Amino acid sequence: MSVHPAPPADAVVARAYHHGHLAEALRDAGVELARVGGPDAVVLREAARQVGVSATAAYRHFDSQTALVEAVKQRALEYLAEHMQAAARAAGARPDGAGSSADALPGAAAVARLEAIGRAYLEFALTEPGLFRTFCIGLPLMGDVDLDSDVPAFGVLTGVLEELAADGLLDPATAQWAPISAWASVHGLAILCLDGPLSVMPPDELEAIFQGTLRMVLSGLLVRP
Amino acid sequence: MSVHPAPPADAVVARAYHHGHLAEALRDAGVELARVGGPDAVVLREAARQVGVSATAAYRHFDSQTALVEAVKQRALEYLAEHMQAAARAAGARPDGAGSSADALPGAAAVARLEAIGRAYLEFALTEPGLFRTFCIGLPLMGDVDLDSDVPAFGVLTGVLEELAADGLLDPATAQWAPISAWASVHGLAILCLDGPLSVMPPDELEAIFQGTLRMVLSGLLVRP
DNA sequence: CCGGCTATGTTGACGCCGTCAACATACGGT
DNA sequence: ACCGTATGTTGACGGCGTCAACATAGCCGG
Repeated sequence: MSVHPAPPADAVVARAYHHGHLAEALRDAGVELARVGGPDAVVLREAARQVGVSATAAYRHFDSQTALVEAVKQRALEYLAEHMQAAARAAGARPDGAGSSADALPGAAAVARLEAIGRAYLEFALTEPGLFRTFCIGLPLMGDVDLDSDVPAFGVLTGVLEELAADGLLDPATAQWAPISAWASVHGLAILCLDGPLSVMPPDELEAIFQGTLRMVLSGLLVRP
Repeated sequence: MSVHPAPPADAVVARAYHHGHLAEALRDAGVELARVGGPDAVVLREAARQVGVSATAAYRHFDSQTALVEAVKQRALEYLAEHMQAAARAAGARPDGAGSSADALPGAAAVARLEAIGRAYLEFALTEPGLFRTFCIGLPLMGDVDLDSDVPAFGVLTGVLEELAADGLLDPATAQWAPISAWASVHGLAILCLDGPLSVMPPDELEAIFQGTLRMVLSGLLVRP
C-alpha cells in the first residue's frame, strides 16, 4: 500500500530530507519547545522552522498543531515512564541492605519501590516542568485511554502495588482504587510544587512535604501493622 | 490622585460605558469564555467584542492578555471558595444527627466537614471544568502567593483541619503538612477525573473512587483510633 | 464658569500564528 | 521508462496580541 519505504534507518543523518523521518524530527523539535516553554510553546511553525522545512509540510504528518502536541505529550509520557522504571529498578536491586534500619519485613522492597517511583514522579515534574505540564494538561477531550498501555507510567505504579497486594500488605478497604488514589496524591503534590504555593519553597522543606504525603499514602493504603 | 471617580455604583446598568466598570465587564466576559472553553478560550479581543468595546481598550485596565486571564483565575478561585464554604456550612449545621450510625465521637462534625469540602472541590472541578482548569493552570510563574489570603479555598481547608487538630484527632506525624497533603490528593483526583483516564468513568464509580481516596486521606492523617 | 489635563477609548498597523488551496518534485512499482 | 503518489513549497486568509497615534470626555484649578 505504501509506495515509499518507512524510515530509511541506514543513514542516521538527515539525508537532505524528502524521505526522512520528518514526523519524528518535527515531534522532537516539539519536545524541545515543550521542554523550554511548556505546551503553549509547541508552535507548529517554529518546529518546522527548526527542522528546516516549510510550515505546511508538517500537515503531511500531523492533522493539526493539536496532533503535534499530542505526539509530544506521548513522548513526554515515555520519558516519565523510563524515569520511574529506572528509579524502581534502583530501589529494588539492593540485596545488601546497607545500613537501613528495618529491611527484614516482607514487602519492604516493594514499599521502597513505591516510594522510589513516587519520588521519581516528583523529580520529573520539577526537573522537566515543561514536559510535565505538556502531558499533564489534557487537551480538550482526551477521551479513551487504556491506562497500562497508553500511559506506561501508570503500569509501573500498578505493578508495584500488585507486589504489595501479593504480599498481603494492601488494606482491602482501599485496595481497589489504590493506584488511582496514590497517583492522584503524588500528581496533585507535583502540581502544587510546580505552580501552586509550593513553588517558592526550599528543596529541603519540599522533601519533608513529600515524606509527609508519602507517609499519608502509605498509612492510608497499607494494612495496619 | 485619581481624576475620575471609581465605579459609579449608582446605576447598575452599563451607562453607555466610558466611566463604567469596564475592567469588571471585561473580566466577567473572560470568566464566561473560560467557563466554556478553559483558559485558552480567554481571548482578549473576544472579551472586548462581547463588551462592545475596542480591542485595545482592554489595555487601559489590563497590562496584557495574561493579566486578564489572571483576573479570571482570581474570580474562579473566589467561586471555588464560596462553593466549598457553602458545603462546609451545610455539613456542619447538622445538630440533630438524623440517622447516622456513629456521630457521638468528638470531632465527627469536623470530619464530616472535611469530607464535604473535599467533595465540593471535586464537584466544582466536574461542573465547572473550564473555570477549574483556568485557576489550575499556573501561568508561567505564579511566584509569591500567601495561601490563606490569595487562595481563600485553602483557608477553608486549613480551618477544618485546625478543628480536627484542636480535637486531638490529627496524627502528629503527618499534621504539619496535612493541609498540603490533603489538598494534593483531592486536587490530583480532580485532575485525573477531568482529563485523566477517569474522565470516561460513570458517576457512581467515580463516587466510589472519591470515597476510597477520602478513606486513604483520613486514615493517613487522623490519629489511629 | 471655563480651559486644560488626564483617564479612557478608537483607529490602523505590524508580526505571529494555524490552516487551506494550488503548485512542484522525487521516488518506486509496473 | 513512465506515471502515480507521497511529500514538500508558495502564497494567501483570517484571527490573535500588541504598539503608536489620535480622539474625547469629564473633573479640577483658576
